[in-house]
Amino acid sequence: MRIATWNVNSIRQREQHVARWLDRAEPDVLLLQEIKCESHAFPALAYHGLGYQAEAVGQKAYNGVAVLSRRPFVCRGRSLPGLPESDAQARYIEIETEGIILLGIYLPNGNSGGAEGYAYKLAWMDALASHAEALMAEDKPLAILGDFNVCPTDEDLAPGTLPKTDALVRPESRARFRRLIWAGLTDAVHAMHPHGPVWTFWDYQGGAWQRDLGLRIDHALLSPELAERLVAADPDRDARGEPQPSDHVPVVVDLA
DNA sequence: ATGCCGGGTCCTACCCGA
Repeated sequence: MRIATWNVNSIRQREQHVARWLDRAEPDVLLLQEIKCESHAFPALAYHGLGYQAEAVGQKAYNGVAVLSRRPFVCRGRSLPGLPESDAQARYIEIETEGIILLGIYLPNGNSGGAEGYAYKLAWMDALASHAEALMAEDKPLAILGDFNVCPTDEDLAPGTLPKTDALVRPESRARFRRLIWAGLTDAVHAMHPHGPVWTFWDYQGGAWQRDLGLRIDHALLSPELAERLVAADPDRDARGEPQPSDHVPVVVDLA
């Protein structure tokens, strides 16, 4: 079984990139982030011919997540439990397929909006960890994939790319990422590439791609049963070299 | 420490991303 995650930075700009990638990589499930459109505007029909059904959780202009799956699935949730009712940001989708619960997340960046913006990121991570712990207690196979907007350690960013104060590397962000690991989840890419470096994002600016100055912020976390089945976990760097690419590449996880 | 790039939108200057 092949599961993947990809922050596409606008599905309208990347509709054909995704179609080509599905055709090439043949994932069973692809979780998308930053579709940047409302749910009804997601181009589901463009992927039906390739055998994929879509479910989108969108909003105008910002954020937005979606699922493309060629296996039957049910949508279990369209917002992260534990956040205030007033929170309307489209950052979460939860499905079940083949007995596996899959969470697709677009975690807040945390650098905009000052102290309030960073507090929102941490609250979001607290709610995610609480929900993950509850799901783990049910003993069902669980995977959390998406753009976490966290470099878990200093090995997960090219030297000099971010200041120490950046929300992606601050201790509070990293502590909350570790809470997910302590809950029993395995960081799939790290498990397969413990000595790195491995990047999933390169900034559009400053020739970051050409200089290979990237970050590892897109992750796949697996519950123990799925971690036992892990055979490969890799970013698809080829996607970053295409014309008009997203600044993120797909992260692909293969399970036996 | 940043917004040079690249997306978005009350269409055009400004917000947001990492």
